[in-house]
Amino acid sequence: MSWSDERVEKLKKMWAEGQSASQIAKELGGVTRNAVIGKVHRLGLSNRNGSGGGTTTEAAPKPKPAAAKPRGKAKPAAKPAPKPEPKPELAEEETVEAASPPASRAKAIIPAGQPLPPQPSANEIDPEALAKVSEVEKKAKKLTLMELTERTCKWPVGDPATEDFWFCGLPVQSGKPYCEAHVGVAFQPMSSRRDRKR
DNA sequence: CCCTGATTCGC
DNA sequence: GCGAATCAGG
Repeated sequence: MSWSDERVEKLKKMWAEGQSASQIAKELGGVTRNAVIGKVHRLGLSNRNGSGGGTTTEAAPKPKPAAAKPRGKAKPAAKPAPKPEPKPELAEEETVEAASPPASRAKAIIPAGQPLPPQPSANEIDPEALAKVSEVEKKAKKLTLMELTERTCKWPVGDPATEDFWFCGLPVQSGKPYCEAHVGVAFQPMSSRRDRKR
């Protein structure tokens, strides 16, 4: 697979959007995240500037490794990466979708034994965190219970007794059960609310 | 462990 | 130019 114009453009777009290299690679298909990163560098847009400090890679002083890497490794044939290219179309979602009124109130069909995390009761949670959550929920993958894996955000959204109930499903940050945004509202140290000074 | 981007260097 | 291997960090 080569870098056609379209693929490069998509790469640029996604990179500009702040998507991670691995996400871009998955989206494009047929390439690894390394390929994406390599291309990004070659295109000279390695630096994601714009607004807000990039939290990811800090501007680390890279003096000079000096020592050459022991690159005597035998390099076997590169993996062809057999990907059938599953390409789900991404619908453009710009405008805010009107919240559909929960007309139907089904009986509580809550799967028993589901550890529901403390829902943000709009209590004393950082407005910033809340904003981030609602922002993120638009992009949520809306997974069902069975689709959850160890690496998908298990934050439930909506009313379990309603049709529109799903799990966030975004990639979790680390070993945590939620994505970054949801971790933000889920694991708020008591100290931050009691003694919140800012 | 999972992830992220950055860099090197054989191809 | 490409990208796997590696590095470096969270």
